[in-house]
Amino acid sequence: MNYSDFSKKLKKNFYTRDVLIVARELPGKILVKNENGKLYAGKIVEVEAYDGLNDEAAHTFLGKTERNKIMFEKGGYFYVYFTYGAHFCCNIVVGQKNHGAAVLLRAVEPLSGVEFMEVNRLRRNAITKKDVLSLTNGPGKLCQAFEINRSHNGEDLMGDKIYLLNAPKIRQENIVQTKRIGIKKSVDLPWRFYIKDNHFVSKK
DNA sequence: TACTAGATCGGCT
DNA sequence: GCCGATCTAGTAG
Repeated sequence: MNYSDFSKKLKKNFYTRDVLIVARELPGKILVKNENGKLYAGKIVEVEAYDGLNDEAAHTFLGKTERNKIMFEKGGYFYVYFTYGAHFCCNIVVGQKNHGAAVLLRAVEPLSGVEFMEVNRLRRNAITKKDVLSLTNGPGKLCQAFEINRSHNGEDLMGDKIYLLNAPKIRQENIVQTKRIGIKKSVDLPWRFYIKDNHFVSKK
């Protein structure tokens, strides 16, 4: 697969739809980052939807701030934030302008640039099967593996540094929908989606 | 395998 | 001043 084939890049109209529609379709798509001569690619296997309108857990629930302002743009941007004094998490901004919604990328399956991911995550080569599985199976982990940090906040996914490639749609019966992980507000919303039986999903 | 606590700092009240 | 869309190491079983 050619991860620089821009003809397969997801277009603006993929991102500007309702957050739950986009979140359900994101698993299976390919996340690509190409910067400083390093190409990273991974299949998205787990995501969570955050919608500022009715979702207390969303960063945009209380309105626009310096940190979350990119989430109020029209869909198709990258939103990266820093949390717990240690980790970055990355999101795909979706929906219409001023809505304030995004989809958190929680896990990917490594496809290209694995040798860089091993160094970024483990400071050495992956030895065991468990080493490989722990490279990108969590939101903080995948950002560390892909070298994603605050400098990538606001990146335009229509550009050539960070973008998503289309891939065959996952059959609906192979998408699992559950409650979200690691939050204390709006805990009952079933807005987490992952690929059934994929080994790189963060939990269950 | 399962649970717990500590790290660590920026965003927001 | 509080706390988080997390991760890891440690302990107990």
